[in-house]
Amino acid sequence: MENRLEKIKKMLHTSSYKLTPQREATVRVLLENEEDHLSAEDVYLLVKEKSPEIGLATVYRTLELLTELKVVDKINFGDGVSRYDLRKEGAAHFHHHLVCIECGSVEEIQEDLLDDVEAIVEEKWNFIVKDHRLTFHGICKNCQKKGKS
Amino acid sequence: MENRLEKIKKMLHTSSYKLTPQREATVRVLLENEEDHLSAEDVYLLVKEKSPEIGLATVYRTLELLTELKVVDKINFGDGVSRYDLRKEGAAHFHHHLVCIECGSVEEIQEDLLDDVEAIVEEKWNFIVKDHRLTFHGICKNCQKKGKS
DNA sequence: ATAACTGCAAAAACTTTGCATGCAA
DNA sequence: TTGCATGCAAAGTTTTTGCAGTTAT
Repeated sequence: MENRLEKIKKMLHTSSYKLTPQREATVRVLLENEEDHLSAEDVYLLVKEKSPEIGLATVYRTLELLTELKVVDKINFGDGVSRYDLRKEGAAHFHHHLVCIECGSVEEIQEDLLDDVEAIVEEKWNFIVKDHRLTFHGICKNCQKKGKS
Repeated sequence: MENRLEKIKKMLHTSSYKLTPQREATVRVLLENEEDHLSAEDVYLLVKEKSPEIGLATVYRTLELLTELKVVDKINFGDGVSRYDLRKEGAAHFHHHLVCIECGSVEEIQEDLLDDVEAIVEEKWNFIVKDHRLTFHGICKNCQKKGKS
């Protein structure tokens, strides 16, 4: 955890940005809630619990910065909000998501299932793939059980 | 074209909605610009050219309705706007997109490349896939040429 | 008549910006 | 000191909502 924070700090410095207390608090919230898919507002409220003086604009600016540095990915599941998802360590590509249309839960798939598909796209469409976004919409495990009862 | 309009009209009627002139004008714009990925505002401006009395709210309401009926898919490429994409006839699933990070162009892939991946997701994650969103980010054919020169 | 639909304007929701101030190298 | 970073409030965007009036059945 501290380890990842250090790495992010170095990445910031490399691009001549500083890890200010506000930025650190924001990153910590992201690390502590890695499983969730927090909106800017969510992050703001969580940061505020520990650092009440922080402003929403700073959170937005920090998240933008982290997106630029590819520390997080900005995603959109179709509700009007952007959500921010930490990149896993060493992940070359963005992970996939399973969004349940019943309960709204979001599960992550770390495994990269798209290698074959990307090869096809590169060859057949002459498109150099740099990254991807893949989300499945469907019924999650839990809701399947509920449906049966 | 008229054919597809008729089908959409029937779909509306089936759910006891009417194909009002405003809705028809909106659908026509979508049909005439099938290759593009229009935002609500884009659609509004195009509809306005032929039916100047229409209101933006009506366009939003129509697009929402069409989304509900799965006539169109609402997508978001990361700029702050929702875009609306007509479903191809008979397409079981939403098609894929290739977004160029250089020039911003968007190409469509009609072919469904995810059959294998979906089978894996259903089996390994116990998730019943109903639909998907797949977008590749990378360099398009044209920008590759430009880069070389 | 009645229920659905519309346009307009207002409101809401989300995000960005301007600016005076603060802080660190 | 110089330039980046912050908080606040204001402004900007995009989308939704309330409502009175209209239309089709």
